[in-house]
Amino acid sequence: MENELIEQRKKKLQQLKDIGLSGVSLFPNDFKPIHEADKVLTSYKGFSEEELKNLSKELSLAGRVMALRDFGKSIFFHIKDRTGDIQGYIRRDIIGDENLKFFKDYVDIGDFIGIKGNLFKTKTDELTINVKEFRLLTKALRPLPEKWHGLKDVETRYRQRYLDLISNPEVKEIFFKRTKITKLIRQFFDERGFVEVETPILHPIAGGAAARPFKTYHNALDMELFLRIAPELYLKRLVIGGFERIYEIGRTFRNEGTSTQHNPEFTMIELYQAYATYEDLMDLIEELICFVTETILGTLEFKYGDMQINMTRPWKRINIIESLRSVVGDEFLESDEKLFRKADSFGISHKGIRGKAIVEIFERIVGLEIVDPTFVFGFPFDVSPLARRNDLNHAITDRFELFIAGREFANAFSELNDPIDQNERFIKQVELKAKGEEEVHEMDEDYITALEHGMPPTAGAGIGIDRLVMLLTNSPSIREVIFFPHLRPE
RNA sequence: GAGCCGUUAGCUCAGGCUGGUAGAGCAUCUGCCUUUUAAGCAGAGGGUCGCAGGUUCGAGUCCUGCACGGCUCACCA
Repeated sequence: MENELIEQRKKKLQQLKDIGLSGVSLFPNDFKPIHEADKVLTSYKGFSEEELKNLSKELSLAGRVMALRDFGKSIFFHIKDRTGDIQGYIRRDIIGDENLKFFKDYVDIGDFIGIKGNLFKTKTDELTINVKEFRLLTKALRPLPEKWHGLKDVETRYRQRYLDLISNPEVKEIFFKRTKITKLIRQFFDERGFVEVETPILHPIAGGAAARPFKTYHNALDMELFLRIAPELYLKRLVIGGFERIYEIGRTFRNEGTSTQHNPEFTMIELYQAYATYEDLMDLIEELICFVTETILGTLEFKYGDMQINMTRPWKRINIIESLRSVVGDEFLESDEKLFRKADSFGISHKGIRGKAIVEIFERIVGLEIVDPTFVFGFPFDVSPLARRNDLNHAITDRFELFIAGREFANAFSELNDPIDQNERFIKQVELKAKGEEEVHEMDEDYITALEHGMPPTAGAGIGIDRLVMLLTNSPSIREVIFFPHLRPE
């Protein structure tokens, strides 16, 4: 048996049916609101009582009832539409005895109603609709969370996000900002001649990154498929096809644990620009993120948690090896044994890969301490199988990552466009896999064939959108910027 | 996967250390109230205290296991 509150509301719905407003639906859809709460409030903000009285215009709004204050012969209430909240006022001498009784008997907090009436100002100067007509549009059978404290329980907030959105206005703001951010990113690249494209999410080979994929199956083709772990290799095929400036914003899937910074499906943008180098992309990304930040926040200096972030350009650019030398000395770089011993002391699973040990040590010692945006370059060759080798130093690649607030936000490099080199690097990855290394890049012969047709010199980057949204909305967890984060079933 | 914390009414929370059969505010219901806005006043109903065991005469409280969630760590972006 459901609880009393639901029973009561179901009973009201049944009674409405029994009243038998013949031919009238209990869930009507023919009420068309003409006005919006927020617009009404701003347009008539400065009007005096007298001026409002002289307006002959009748307003028509619809929304969810958020609060009710019953005075016997009159009722105050608030409704919420997509733009905001507005107060309504119902009095017996205007609406009549029967209508007032109907409202009292059948309209509950949480229901949707449509109202028509004129504006007036209350004693406390609140613009209010003096209701002449109202209609019950949708009866809610379950009560809303508490009006004052809102909904706090994190689990309920995520599982029933609609309740979170109804009762916690700041949550809605975060998601409005999220939309705005992706729009700004699109605007930025569109203005620079980039073309937005869509590439497959179902991949026969999960390439473009080293991560465990989700597996799925195509019945008609009788084949195993993977949800993409990166769009990279398809986007580069498009560069080969002549799309010299492209980007894709979309969902990517990695079969790994969740945390405050990881969701199994997340959104990133990948972009590719022919005839550019990774250094050009540093400038571009700097410009992009400053543009987005300034438009969203109106400033380049802001707080994220306890951290004060300053995005003023130019951003710092540091070399991984050099930054480690200056912090821990260069002793550990003398030999593999010393390097691996150092990595072991941090509990790093380097699996005997030099580059991996170096990068992981960097992230723990230097990366975590980075606050203001910093480009980190000099990525070792052996952990960058898709990146172009540096012309002067063959141990590293022309690759960088962007760190802000101790986290990685972007990964970019000059693309490897030598098909023979790429083939050898894939073969090395396959050898690593044979040795038991799980997260390696897969061999993709079709991609090699594409490269053999010639890819212009190109640089590409990937930027985590969720993390950017976290940063710009001061959200401590990725779950706060994803409507429905993954949780275990109840 | 490991450690720590949490789970009590529809919602927000007390109670738990020191065991004696569950409380507040909001919401709901009844009555009064025609400018309130966390409306007010008077009254009422509402709980397998996350689940399963154990200890005990007696468990919301103590113990064990499990589930779900949060945080930290590990892996990753």
